[in-house]
Amino acid sequence: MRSDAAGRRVGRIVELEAYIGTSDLASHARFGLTERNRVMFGPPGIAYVYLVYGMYDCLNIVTEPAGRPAALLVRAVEPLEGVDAMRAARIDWLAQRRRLAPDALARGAAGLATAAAAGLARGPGLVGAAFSIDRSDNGRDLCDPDSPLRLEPAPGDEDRASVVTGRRVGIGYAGEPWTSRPWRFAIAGNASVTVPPFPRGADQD
DNA sequence: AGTTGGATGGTCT
DNA sequence: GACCATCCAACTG
Repeated sequence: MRSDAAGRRVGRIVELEAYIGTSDLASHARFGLTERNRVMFGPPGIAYVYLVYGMYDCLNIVTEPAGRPAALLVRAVEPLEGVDAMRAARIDWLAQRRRLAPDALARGAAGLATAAAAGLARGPGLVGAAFSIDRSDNGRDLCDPDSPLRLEPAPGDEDRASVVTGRRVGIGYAGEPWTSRPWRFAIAGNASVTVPPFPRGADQD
């Protein structure tokens, strides 16, 4: 959840990808400790936020004790509260783009005004935009109850059987066996899960 | 319904 | 200088 001047935004994480260790050639930790990936080598429960493709800030949750670089990329979130604030944040994100034509902004804003809530944070770049996450959140303690960006216990028990797995996206450069590792996890049938290409029919591949 | 290409700037041999 | 843990519009069939 995120609470700030834009209001209170709450969502349920419905899709994740795991990146584990320096031997995982898909991970940012594959080069060892660098300036960018430093928090991946730190304690768990901390936000690792990076910029991809010059445009999108993506949120990760560090998962292993200090010294073992590992993180979960938050790929999709189901909006629960503060949907209007999420729409506003998505529009704001568009507006921040430097070379975006005014008519493109107007069209984008109009589209978002009527867009289904389920899709507002469907995709790692969109999670960042909808929750106003950027690199200034890097290193934040997501387990601190006072943090403006934080994880909270799920209200109910998640049915383990509803979790499906698949291969990670956008990591072709890593090669095998990393491209085939079923380290992507999602809630089956949830409307906020990215599609395509997940899960493309089966629950493994 | 599937494919292609442009946006955009930080990070790393 | 090449390559991205992406997204969307604009094509093709």
